[in-house]
Amino acid sequence: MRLTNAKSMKQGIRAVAARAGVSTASVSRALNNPDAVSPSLRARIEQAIDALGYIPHAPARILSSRRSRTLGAIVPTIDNTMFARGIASLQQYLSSVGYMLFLTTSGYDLDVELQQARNLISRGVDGLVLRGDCHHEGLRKLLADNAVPFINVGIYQPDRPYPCVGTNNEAAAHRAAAHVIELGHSRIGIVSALQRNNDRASARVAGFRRALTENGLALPPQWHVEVPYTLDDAREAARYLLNLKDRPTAVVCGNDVIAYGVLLEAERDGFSVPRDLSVVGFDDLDWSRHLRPSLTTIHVPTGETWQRAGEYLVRSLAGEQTIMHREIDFSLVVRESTASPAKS
Amino acid sequence: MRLTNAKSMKQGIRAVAARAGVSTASVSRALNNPDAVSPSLRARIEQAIDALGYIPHAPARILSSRRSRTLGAIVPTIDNTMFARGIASLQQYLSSVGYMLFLTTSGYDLDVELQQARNLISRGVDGLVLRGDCHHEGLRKLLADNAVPFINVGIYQPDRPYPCVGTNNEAAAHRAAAHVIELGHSRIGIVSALQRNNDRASARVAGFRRALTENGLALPPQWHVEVPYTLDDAREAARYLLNLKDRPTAVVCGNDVIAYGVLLEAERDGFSVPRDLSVVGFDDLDWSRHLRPSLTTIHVPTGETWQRAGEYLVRSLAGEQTIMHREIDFSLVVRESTASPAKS
DNA sequence: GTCTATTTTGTAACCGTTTTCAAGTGGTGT
DNA sequence: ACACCACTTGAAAACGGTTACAAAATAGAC
Repeated sequence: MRLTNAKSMKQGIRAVAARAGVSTASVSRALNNPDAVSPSLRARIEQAIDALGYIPHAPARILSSRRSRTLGAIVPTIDNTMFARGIASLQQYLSSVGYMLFLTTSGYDLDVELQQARNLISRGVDGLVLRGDCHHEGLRKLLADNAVPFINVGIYQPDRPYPCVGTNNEAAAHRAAAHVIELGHSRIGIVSALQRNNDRASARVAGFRRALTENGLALPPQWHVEVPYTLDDAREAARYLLNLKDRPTAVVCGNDVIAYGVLLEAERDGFSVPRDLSVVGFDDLDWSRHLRPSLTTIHVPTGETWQRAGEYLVRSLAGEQTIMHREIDFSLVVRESTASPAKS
Repeated sequence: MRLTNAKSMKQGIRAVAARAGVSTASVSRALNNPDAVSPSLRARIEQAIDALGYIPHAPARILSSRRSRTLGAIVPTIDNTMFARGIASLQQYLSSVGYMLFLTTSGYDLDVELQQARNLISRGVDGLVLRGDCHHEGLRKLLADNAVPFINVGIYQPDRPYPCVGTNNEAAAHRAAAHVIELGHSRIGIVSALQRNNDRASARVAGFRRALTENGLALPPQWHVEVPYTLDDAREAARYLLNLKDRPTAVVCGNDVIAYGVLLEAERDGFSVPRDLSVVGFDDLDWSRHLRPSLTTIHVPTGETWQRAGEYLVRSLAGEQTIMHREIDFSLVVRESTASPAKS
């Protein structure tokens, strides 16, 4: 039943060519590189195109041209304001330059991440946006074997041989801890995200610790607790911390959501923030300024970060020279949740 | 330079076939329908596949088979907990049945939505998940012309000829308003999302109004205000409402984010919730139970809704018979933000 | 007006799969 | 033995574009 009537195909570039009375090559050119075809032809072709309601078939195009104008992104979860914002920015930027985004999630599982990468590569993505630099061993090999450009986003590691764009989490965390130290606190607890397979979380913890050490402050083991990424877990951690006979007067948190949990639980247990407890977050989500008390936190320009990641890939795909390691500035935003400790 | 050495291609199904000493047809079969090939061959092929690290080329596969095992979804924005949750569920379900998801955003703009649909169809998606039933005129034609199955999610309209899955927003909103009426309120304000191009928002407003009307309550024009989807806008609306000389004792909101804004602003202005003002939300986001006072709201099983949408498409693509209109139950969750009005 | 350099256009091979169709293989019932 | 079947396998034609290459047309220079 596959009679290739050569000129009649119901649709497709050949139908357009037939209707416009030109060759398929010209139609293709009119589509991909309009300047390469004379205005008269172009007009005829364009007219044929929308007379037929022709929609180019991307897979065929990809197959033939070996390039998809599509990037892939793998994030731990989309269900997280941080990532949602980042992805939104990235997507917006990409669509402004004619690219598309294939988004997948790994659920913080490196094996799944690898699997998704394979999936995306199979899909023909031109490049990959990854979160952090903590990946499965096979992932680097996969990327190298298939010559897929990629970038690690959300971290800044100028010493590593991989492209990245993001804030220096260690330094930012250091700044956060320094803030409460400057306020006079010496009993400082840490509630961080799970560090396993999460270089961002670990970098932040490292920054917190360095600030403490530099100032000669001790961190009793029970003052550092790690929690998964939910409000409930953070609240539970806070409850534990606040019920210690010997409790901290300030808590620095691995991210804003954790800080919200600490804040909520502290108030629920009758502690007043910042009078009885200072709390510092990290990320500066929308909620942080609305909350009462509003949250002192590290502002991270998530949107910019992800957009830059897109820019990097798009530009290097275009053959332009680009900087491999880009640092995004953070800033400390002081709000109501921190104050000097009550004199004991 | 294109010498097709017929057997040697660096990679691709032909390389696998050559290495395993079989035809490309067999490799293809081993991949798509393992039972159709003898165990011995299958073993040889599989061994060749991972010896070569072969990754099938999806675009070629799509081109040839005219089916992509990929669905497209167009949401107004990803930067919104509701959609993020829905998408996450949908994606998880799809990946569990071997499908992928192409996600795009329209920014509440029908033209952009149409454009994105064209984009997705060009990409070869097998089906489309849309939000609501308020679309560009050309979209229906586009879908029909290209025979692309789709489903409208987040609404329930059994009377329309299009597949949909979601809660009955009108009924749910009615329930929400009925709740405050039952509590004894008679001065009830509405803060809704923008109704333009948003059938979900309008249905909710309709439900609120019906409840008021049925109970003989008036809705002075200044008691109904529409706001965009941000906390700041919601707070501003609340400020306006609370500063009226003649203000409502209860406010029903178009969604939880709006309710948060009202809650925050009310407290900031010295009103106590629920003593001075009752507030009802809609959606039951995570925050609603953590907030103080916690928010009375309509619980909507977002994850289930989107998963069902995926199920519908996957099943109808598989040729199975499926119900076109599926209603998802909502429930009223009564928390701390509502109470009987203070006796005047 | 001729000749060359440049720009437009067309022809057809190719991108990496799937799938139709026919051919080969081995087992069964008679 | 023979015909008949069910099951595996392979050869080759699509799928719908892009693009290398060649041919044709146009422009510019003398």
